[in-house]
Amino acid sequence: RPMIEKEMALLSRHQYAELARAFKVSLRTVHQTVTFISENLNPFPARSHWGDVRQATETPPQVYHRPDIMMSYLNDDPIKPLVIEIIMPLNGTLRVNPMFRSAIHEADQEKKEDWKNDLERASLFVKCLQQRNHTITRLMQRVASLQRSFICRGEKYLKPVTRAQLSVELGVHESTISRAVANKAVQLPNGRIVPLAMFFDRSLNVRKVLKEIIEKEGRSLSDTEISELLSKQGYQVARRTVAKYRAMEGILPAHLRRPTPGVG
DNA sequence: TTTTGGCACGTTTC
DNA sequence: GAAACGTGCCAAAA
Repeated sequence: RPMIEKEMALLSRHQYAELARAFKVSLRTVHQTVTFISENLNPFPARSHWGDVRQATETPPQVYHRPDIMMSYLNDDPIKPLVIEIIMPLNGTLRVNPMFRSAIHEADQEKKEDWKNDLERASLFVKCLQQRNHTITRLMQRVASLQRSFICRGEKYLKPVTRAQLSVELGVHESTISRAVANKAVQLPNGRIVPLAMFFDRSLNVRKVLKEIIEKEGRSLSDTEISELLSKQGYQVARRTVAKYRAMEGILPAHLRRPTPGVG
């Protein structure tokens, strides 16, 4: 596809007529090419510009490292109970070596003070760590309970929950939740590994329904029509917002969505 | 004329 | 205080 090498600028501005002229091909060919690009290559992540695609071959996204938390069904049984496991860098219980305690008594007077001091700091450190784990555990239990249907039945059922909301429920400061949620990944029972932040996505459920509508559409629907269909299903979103969600999902505008048959 | 995307503003969330 | 989000307005494309 030498087409891509050049005229990237035109492509990113959607000036397809220009493109067609530049390459002396039909408009339809251009559209097919564009469709091909959007479906087989991987333009998405950016919100508004799907400009610099260049090499869609590199795929750093979706692939997530080791999860920090694992969720699974008890006994792999898809019925109710949901097990949460917090994965820690070092496993096992951390505590202050009790030998130190006894050692203090045998030390001479001068060192006794220092050691006592150190011991206190060590204990405090361990305590903080325990509390942190406790917070994360409580957080995850609440999340699992709130979002059970999302975990079991898919993105469509994600409830929009904010960090602030959880912070009052758990009685901790807002920033505590923010930090706990940031940069962590969760493995779902299906094996999918997703960022913990996904549980707090405000619009993921609507975007999922939007995708379903577009997949099932008989003819290409305009954003306005999609907006109306969403309303009927109980999701009230402005037409402008539909357009933004489309862009987020890397879905092309209506007029170049339909013609898909093989592109040579 | 209809459909879509850019900009920017008010609000919510971080 | 800063960033993200939803939306209205208007102009560019088709």
